[in-house]
Amino acid sequence: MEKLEVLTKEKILEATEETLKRFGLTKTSVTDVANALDVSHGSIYRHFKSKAELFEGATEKWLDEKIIKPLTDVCKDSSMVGTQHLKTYIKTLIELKRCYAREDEELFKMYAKVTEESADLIHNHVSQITDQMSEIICRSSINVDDPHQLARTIFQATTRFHHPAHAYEWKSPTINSEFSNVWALIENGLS
Amino acid sequence: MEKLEVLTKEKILEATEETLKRFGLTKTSVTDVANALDVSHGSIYRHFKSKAELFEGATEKWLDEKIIKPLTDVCKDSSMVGTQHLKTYIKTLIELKRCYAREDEELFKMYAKVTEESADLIHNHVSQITDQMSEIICRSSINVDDPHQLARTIFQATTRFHHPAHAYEWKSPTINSEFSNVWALIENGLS
DNA sequence: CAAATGACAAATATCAATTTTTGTCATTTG
DNA sequence: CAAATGACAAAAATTGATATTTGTCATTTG
Repeated sequence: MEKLEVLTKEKILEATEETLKRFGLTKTSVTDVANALDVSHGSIYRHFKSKAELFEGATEKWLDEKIIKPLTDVCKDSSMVGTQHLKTYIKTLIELKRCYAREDEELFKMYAKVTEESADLIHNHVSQITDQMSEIICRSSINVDDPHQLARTIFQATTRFHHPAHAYEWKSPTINSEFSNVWALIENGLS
Repeated sequence: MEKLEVLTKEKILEATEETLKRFGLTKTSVTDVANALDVSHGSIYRHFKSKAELFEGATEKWLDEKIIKPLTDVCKDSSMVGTQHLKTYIKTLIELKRCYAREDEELFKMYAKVTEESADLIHNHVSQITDQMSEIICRSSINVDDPHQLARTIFQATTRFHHPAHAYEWKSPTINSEFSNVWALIENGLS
């Protein structure tokens, strides 16, 4: 049997996710999360210094598990090379965001909210992605001065397809062909 | 002397702009606009069938005067050719949006709100821009199957720099160099 | 008779009273 | 003594009563 009695950040974050799914982003209070754990809400503040920080923690965990982990697999995948690998990486990023916007609505809303409010956390998330893109670029035969800058530039040129502010546009039936066109233009520019 | 007594759409839209600047987006009511014109608010509804339509009308006028008109001048400017002309066009678009986000805050807020709510109007605005881009592409030596599709693709790849949802990012000191990088990538892809 | 009015109902917004939530911290518990 | 509690003040959200705004339309006006 695990030590059920010790309250950890991880347990609080899990309870936060559950509570968000149950009550929704706007209806979830720190007290609700504490109730789900059968502790006083004061105990939460021993681990997170504000509600904002708690939600940032939950977003960080969510982004790590749902977005970064699968992307790391794509990054490590040695069966692909060059622009093909890079395209698959970006396409996976876009499809993951689109998938969770539909299928994990409340947690996606939390992520969208944190994106507007916590520049630091999102900057870090973007860095993780552009670092991996940069790695793929380095392993490729793409000739470029600054692989990391190229990664950031490609990330920015595809903003419409992965930034949560554009989630409402992802329902369009032409979205895939629009990405194809943007990618074709970028890929042309890489040679 | 003009016929001061006839109430026209144009006069209502002018009063709407003034009232928006005076009271701000959230504090402007149809009644306020009617008061500014010394008419009953019922008269407004003879010309616009709802407040939403009134604000859409005001946005259309604002976009036309502040964005489309100057862009038309750039489009017609025959002193430039090819990708240089196209770059100047997009750069002007981006600079105009950035300028009005700063200097015409309340009307820009109205435009941002309408962007979220009236897909039709924005679709039309985007079409005007991509039509002009397409014209520039046609006049250039760029070799391409479908100039209009290329225009849309370039427009989408630069979303981060002209879509109002990203206005908060335009304050960054690196925004110009970021656009330069994206443009360089696109331009490379055009050859 | 075309244009504007103003009375009206329904939908929204506002305000102040009340409740809940957030965040702190002195005290308690194991 | 480390971890959790629960009492507390301050901030924020909710509620319900009131006022404003939106939208309609029968009537008035020029």
